[in-house]
Amino acid sequence: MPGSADLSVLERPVLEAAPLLLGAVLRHDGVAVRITEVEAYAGEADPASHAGRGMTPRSAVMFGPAGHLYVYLAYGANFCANVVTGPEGEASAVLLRAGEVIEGLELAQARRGTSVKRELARGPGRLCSALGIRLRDNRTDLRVGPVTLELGVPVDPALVSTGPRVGVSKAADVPWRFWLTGDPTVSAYRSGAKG
DNA sequence: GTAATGATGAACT
DNA sequence: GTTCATCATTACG
Repeated sequence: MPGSADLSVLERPVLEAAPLLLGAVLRHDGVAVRITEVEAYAGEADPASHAGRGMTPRSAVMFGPAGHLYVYLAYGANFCANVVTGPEGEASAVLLRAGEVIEGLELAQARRGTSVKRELARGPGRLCSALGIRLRDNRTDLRVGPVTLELGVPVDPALVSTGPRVGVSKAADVPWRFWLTGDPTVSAYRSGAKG
């Protein structure tokens, strides 16, 4: 049955689900992006996660079923999109950090104000900007839309690199960032360490 | 009610 | 390499 999105694979533990999102296609409002970089946020036990201090109105969606979208506003100006993973009750999610625009190129260029293709979705805020994802898209069921996710054939693990997460000041040592090795759309690393 | 804090991006030296 | 705009969310009174 084509078109009937099966996201049940995302119910597995977040560190297994995260690399499966590499190569997946996220669509919204005329633009499609192939995901090239993600980060795992592993539930209430992860101090860097928004769910790390228990359930709040904002983090509640992370406690829900897999395959939903979690959108938040970072630093007052940039939206970031996550895919909720794991079984219901486990507050894990995968941050979509970067991707390559594969459809709706002109629309994405207009939204981003640049024509440099590899910069269109290079970074979580830019990715949301290119796709037109906003706070109102929080909690979207990715099987239904308006934001949708299509999982393809899992990429070869040999093509995937791992490393520490970007911009986090806690649990900065765990290699829970996954990206396609050598892909030009992968964002730059920035340490979250304070001093 | 007030204040501190960022899972960033853009601009600048 | 560094600085800073900007506001939803959270913690606290």
